[in-house]
Amino acid sequence: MSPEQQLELLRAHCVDFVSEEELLAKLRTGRSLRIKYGADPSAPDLHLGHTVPIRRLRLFQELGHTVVFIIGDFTGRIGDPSGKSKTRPMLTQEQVEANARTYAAQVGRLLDMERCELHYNSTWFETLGVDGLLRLASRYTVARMLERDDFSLRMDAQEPIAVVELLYPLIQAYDSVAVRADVELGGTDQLFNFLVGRDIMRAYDLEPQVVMTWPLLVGLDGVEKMSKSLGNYVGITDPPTEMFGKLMSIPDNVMGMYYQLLLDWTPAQEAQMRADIAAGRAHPRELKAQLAEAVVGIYHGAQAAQAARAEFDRVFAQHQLPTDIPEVRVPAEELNEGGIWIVKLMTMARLVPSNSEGRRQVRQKAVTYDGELVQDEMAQVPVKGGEVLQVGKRRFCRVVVD
RNA sequence: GGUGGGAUGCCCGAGUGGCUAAAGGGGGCAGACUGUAAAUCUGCUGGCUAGCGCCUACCGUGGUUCGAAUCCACGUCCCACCA
Repeated sequence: MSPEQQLELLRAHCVDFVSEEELLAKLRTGRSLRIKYGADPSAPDLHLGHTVPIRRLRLFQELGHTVVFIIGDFTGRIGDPSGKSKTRPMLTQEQVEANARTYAAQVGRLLDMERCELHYNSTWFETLGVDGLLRLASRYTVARMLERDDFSLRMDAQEPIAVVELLYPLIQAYDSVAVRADVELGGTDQLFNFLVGRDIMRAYDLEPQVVMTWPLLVGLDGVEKMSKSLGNYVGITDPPTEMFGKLMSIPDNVMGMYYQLLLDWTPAQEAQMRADIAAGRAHPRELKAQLAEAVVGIYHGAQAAQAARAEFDRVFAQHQLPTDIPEVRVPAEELNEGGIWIVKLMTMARLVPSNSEGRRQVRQKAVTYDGELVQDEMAQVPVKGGEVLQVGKRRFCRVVVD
């Protein structure tokens, strides 16, 4: 494929691109480019937000380039700033290693590991030494570092900034030096760090990397970026039904973004969809279900995706019981004349965290037992085995006598 | 190094001696409604308890007081300005 054609494919949905000309020049050399992606091992589980740049990596691979996947184990050990502008705890060696393994395994679902170099940045930082680090730090100024949005906001908000956090972009930049990156890509929140990478590479007499960023996928709440700590995420290892349900809960107005970033729809397709909805030619619910089915299909296969959709309809549209219900085992000695306190049953099944919460749920008419609404928080319910206990719309379990 | 400000429930934030399990907002949960776990409206939102009630809680440790999130002392941490 010609360099121009490659460029055209690669820049889809790209936000920051420094610069197209430089990438084109690199592509024209005809060699396999080294595409750097840095991963933070403090949160090992990948969610759909991560997959946006990772899918771009995959595209680079398909065009014959090499992914250089760096696990920031060294960085993880010294702690680092998170998107929420809070200092993360430093991780132990063991935690970092365990997380790194998880990461590598999950990435394997999306990338061609044959065309992927996996590196741990401790490899080069352990030998760099204090003098090497100081030399690195001497090539950048505090004023420029504080230009970063995250830092200036925190200064204004009177929040603490640890000195290591100022070092963090430098360390990430040095990764680019160590692996001789041609391109670094990631979310738009990384733009500053990537640009520091360019400066540092120049300082080490290397050709600066090309920088590309993509939008951060918004989370299930439709407002904040998708993140595990905000609890608004869809993990790529989530079971199909859970994935489907979570995707069905996104607000209508972010569907377009999901279609574009997760399924590579063009802006034109997305605009068409909006027009169809506005004109009443298409139903948002149906489009969302298609989105959910397609995304689940990527990670679990088409068959599982179909099943997840059917299950969702059964439970939420037709209000029937899900096919798989967890069981709660009730030891026979807990029974009092063949019955048990409803609240106790709920806590045993771990459908609620405390008795108080259980009582609250009963008062709120959220609890049904064997199909009947439980009205009295002190109710004793008969247990023969096989009854279904339901709390709210989504929490079920089947009672089994042990 | 000096001066001043601050630390409250999951988060933000009000509260300056009893009426405070502690306003308000966010988040979460539930109910109604619906096109879904969307949107909207309403309610609930520390634990134990049949119930009276009890326990735990406002950075930490002591103290003052009949009584302290609120006052005092010391400590820890954070911020700002000055140097």
